[in-house]
Amino acid sequence: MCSVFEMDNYQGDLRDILRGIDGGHVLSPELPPSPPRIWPLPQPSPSDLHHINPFGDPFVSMTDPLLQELNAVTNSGYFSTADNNNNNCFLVPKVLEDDHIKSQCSVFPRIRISHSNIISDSSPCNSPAMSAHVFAAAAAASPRGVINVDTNSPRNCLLVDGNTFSSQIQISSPPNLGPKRRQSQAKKVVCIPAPAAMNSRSSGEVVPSDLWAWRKYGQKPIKGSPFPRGYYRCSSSKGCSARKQVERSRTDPNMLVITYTSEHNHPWPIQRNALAGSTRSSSNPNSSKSSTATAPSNGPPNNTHSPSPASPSPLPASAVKDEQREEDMELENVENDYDNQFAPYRPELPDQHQPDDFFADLEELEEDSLSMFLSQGVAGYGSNKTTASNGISNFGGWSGANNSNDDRDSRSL
DNA sequence: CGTGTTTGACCAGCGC
DNA sequence: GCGCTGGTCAAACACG
Repeated sequence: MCSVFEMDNYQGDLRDILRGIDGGHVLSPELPPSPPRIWPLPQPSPSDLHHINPFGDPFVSMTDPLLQELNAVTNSGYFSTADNNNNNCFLVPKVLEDDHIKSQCSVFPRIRISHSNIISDSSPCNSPAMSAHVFAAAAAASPRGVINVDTNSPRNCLLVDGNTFSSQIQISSPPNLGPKRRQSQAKKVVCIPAPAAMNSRSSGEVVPSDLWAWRKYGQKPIKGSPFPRGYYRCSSSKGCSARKQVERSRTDPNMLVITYTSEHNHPWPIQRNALAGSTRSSSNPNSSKSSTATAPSNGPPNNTHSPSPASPSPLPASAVKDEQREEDMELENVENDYDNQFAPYRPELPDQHQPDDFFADLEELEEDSLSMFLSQGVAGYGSNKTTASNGISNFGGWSGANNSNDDRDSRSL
């Protein structure tokens, strides 16, 4: 069985995506090779850059960092990326038919987890590596792709090919976000389990990090939904028009619906800027402001990651370490863990050439994401997770407004 | 000082 | 035209 993140692009064509993929790498289309990537990842040859990523996402345009990450992970033993032929796992963007998101997952119910044990083996691909994080990132990266987690595969790897896999988790672009406004814009909707529990921070809402730096510029209560919607703008680059909206699924509060709009007009954030934010997120639980933000994406400049509380990572990797814990984890516990374990956390992945931040994220992703969403979405999970060492995964800054906090929701924004 | 969050106000699209 | 709703702006504030 597999879980799949599917992302449709109502606007796009599957081919576009596929074209960009070469041998397991997502090639970047039109994005100019521009700013050299900092991380020592393989760079796409000029010839590879033919296709454009609707969102201008570096993920796609360049060798997708995400993919790279995955690869890295693979290399590190978490899971492999490759093409179908080899039975290896790899990410490949896929375009799906339009789903009526609304009909499926409360708001945009796109995540479906059919099996309880997505990750059960100890095989490298298992999961701790995959995380919602990753998915989110992937989604962010490739607007039109589908990310599949193939639990069927020998290794329960993350796949990107949609064919045979039953979709478990889907990331898609809403055919129509609503009759109103900005429909014309390309949007990508990602549904992921919301680690609400994990982030019990003031606001309680968690926002998965997708490696980009986001700045929250607004929040509004949405009619029909008890949960407010947060509006974020890419802060990695001043001119970047990329935006995303984060809200909880009306029907399933455990699901987080993230809608990406516009594209990044810049390469991956080399350095997570957001210094301020990152810091802010600081672990100061008390800080009145929940820096919810997606800070996750921007981690603190400080090295590897500091999961800034501000961007309260939904869950410290360490927290996740223990499967058991994961299951049992209660909000409070989580917080405690978070606070306690966070600091100590260090990435264990080989950092050789990898940019610190990048890997930091990666690690975080690996460890948390999956486990997290598995724990929530998947029933059987937990059985085997290799313990992820201690990674903390910040889902990104989960910001937020949590259900309760919505007092302000009533307010205008 | 730079960056992020909060939040009231404003604007625009849609239905009546 | 009016009201509702969603999306954005921008001032105030917080943090390192």
